[in-house]
Amino acid sequence: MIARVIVDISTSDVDKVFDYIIPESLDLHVGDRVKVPFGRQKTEGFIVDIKESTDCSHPMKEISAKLDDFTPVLPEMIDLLWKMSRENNLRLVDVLRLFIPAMMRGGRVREVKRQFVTLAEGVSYEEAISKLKANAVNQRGVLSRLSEGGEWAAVLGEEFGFSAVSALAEKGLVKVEELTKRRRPHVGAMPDKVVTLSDEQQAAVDEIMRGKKDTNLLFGVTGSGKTEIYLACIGEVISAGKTAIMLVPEISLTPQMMGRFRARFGDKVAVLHSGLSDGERYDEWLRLLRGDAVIAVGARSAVFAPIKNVGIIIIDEEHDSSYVSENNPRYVTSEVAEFRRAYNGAKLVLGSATPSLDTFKSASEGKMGVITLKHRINGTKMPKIEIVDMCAEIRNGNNGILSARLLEAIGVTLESGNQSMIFLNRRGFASFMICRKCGKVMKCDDCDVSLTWHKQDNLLKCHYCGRPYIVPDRCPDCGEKEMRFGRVGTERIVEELQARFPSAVLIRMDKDTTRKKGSYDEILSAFRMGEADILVGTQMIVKGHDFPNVTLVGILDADMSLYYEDYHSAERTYQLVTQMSGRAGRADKEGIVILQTYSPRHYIFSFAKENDYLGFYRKEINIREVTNFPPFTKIVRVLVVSESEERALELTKSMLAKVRSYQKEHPERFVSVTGMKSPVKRIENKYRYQILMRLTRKEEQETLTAVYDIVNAEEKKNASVFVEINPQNMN
DNA sequence: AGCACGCCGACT
DNA sequence: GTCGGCGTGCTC
Repeated sequence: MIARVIVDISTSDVDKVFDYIIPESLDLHVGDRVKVPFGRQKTEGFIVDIKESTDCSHPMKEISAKLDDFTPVLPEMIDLLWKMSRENNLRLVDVLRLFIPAMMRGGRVREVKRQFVTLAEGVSYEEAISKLKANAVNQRGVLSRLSEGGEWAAVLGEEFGFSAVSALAEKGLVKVEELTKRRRPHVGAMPDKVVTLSDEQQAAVDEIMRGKKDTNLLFGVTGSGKTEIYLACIGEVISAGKTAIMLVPEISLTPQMMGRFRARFGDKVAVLHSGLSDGERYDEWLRLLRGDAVIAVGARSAVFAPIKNVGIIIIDEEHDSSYVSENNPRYVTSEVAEFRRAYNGAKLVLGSATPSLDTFKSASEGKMGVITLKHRINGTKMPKIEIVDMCAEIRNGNNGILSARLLEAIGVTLESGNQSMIFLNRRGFASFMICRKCGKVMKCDDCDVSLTWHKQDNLLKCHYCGRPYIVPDRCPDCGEKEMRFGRVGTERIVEELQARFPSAVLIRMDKDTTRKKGSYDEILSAFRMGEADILVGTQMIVKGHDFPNVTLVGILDADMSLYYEDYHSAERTYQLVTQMSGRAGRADKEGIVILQTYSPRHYIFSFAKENDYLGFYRKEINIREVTNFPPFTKIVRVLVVSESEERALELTKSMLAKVRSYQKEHPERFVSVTGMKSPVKRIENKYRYQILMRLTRKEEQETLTAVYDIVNAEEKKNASVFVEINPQNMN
């Protein structure tokens, strides 16, 4: 028999299938990892197919060994492999590597052997105790612990001292053996609240499990009890003998979600996320593969969980950008989820209070069902959102970052003994230019996106068409001289607040203060425990935490992301404001959100204020349609990077010509193709050129494949080329 | 990724 | 004369 093998070397010239002879002595299956001779070395590889004969003219070698005592890649995942490599233009190995834990590669798997202590055979507790001296307190302690069953030597040593354990071992009273220890990420299980689902929740569960559509958007505000619905659906699925995948944006941020799952499903749950050590991740993964755990909870990579017979896949906070992997291998979690749903005949649930436009559009076209949750579960009111016009603030002589209204509200909150969260929005690192008086933002005449200031050549440039503009010395609308490129730090806010409220305790949370592992959780739990009055932070304070005593949320520079040179801006800002607002207020305390902006009349804020997602959606989707942006088009960016400018230019030109000639053949598939117009930028001493195109949704996969073919065919010496779909940033 | 083959500069 | 630089090519 012949095995078709993909070798575990990530280079494009080796990224193909190689044929090997399966020796009689080996029992091999599709999906097994093997050791194979390759050139003059040996490499690891994956069997992706087994067949009778080969059309390979090359003399074949034999597979040398089987690497694991299980089959790590399921048949389903082999199908997914072909699809992903084709549609996303990924290397086969790179896709396969997504399917298995990093630890398995390179023969690094080793089970951790730990010493496990029990009472020696035939020795009873009483008997052992009687042989000890009266003052051997620690040894007595050890024995009393062992009378309840065995314990890890490390645990006993910690509590009673290692000498006590070894002394007992020497006397032959206890037995020490080497056992493999399962690394289990410790997650504090919360007591499982026995909850009766509300009528609305029960109806949602029924619709998901037994409704007309296999895919549903679960559309409900923060606090509408989505987690209970997830738990109930998963409960049904596993009692039917199937498995489940629960995806959350970043699980290390949502220990309470994990706690709920552990409480409800105990050992049947496995966690997979970036916060785990390699060993922990491997163990959890293996529990799933072996069927010891049937529910995979985790961040986006958990969508590849090695489980058969998937009954339901849930993507919570579906709109979150972490579901689209930015760097290679690039994939879209929901596309993978849809593949697995179809393969298994499973259910797919997308949950969000602020669905992505893409998802909501599909839903309104009937491609998936929509289940709307109208009520917050414990009757909590939505917080009151106040919009503060920062331009007026300047006109009134306040040049600071904090408005008078916000300062007043912070004061009131402090007095009442509640907590405040101040969120500094600095997404959109690249600075846009804004008039401090009238709020005018410099925009591109052709593209209706805000311009980005380029420090090196002091120009404003459009990141979509590349058109440069001279930096105006005064506002073109009102003539004000004070224009600014926005950017403030959390430090400065903390300083200002501390000066203003000397007795208040402040915590700052941003990249600088969370560099250490674990500091993230430390800060948040300290704040939750009430150890500080005010939490000032960036992006990272937004996501899914319950802070019972927060009644005030301040959002500074809410328009920072609004004018980021990106068509996503409005969508992102709406999601952000809504999510941040969800942090304020509880059942008994009404929350206030104070939102500072230079463009108070932007449509986004009125919709956010009224919590009117639908209104926002209608407005925004309309804009996307008339401006030809996603989801009506697909933006494809071909980025060429090279140390030599000539080389980058040459490559770009060559590919551009080919794309253009393809465009001539299929004009209906393109909205636009703009090449090399984009500004020449140098990053890390490398020149960057790009081809930007917008594809209509007609035959888009075919067009995309054609673009990939053009890129792949190109000789790429001394340069690298990246293809990005709907890129999140365009640096 | 490795590892060999291959064709031009400074060394005992 | 040889040792060795790393450019390019191949691996079932």
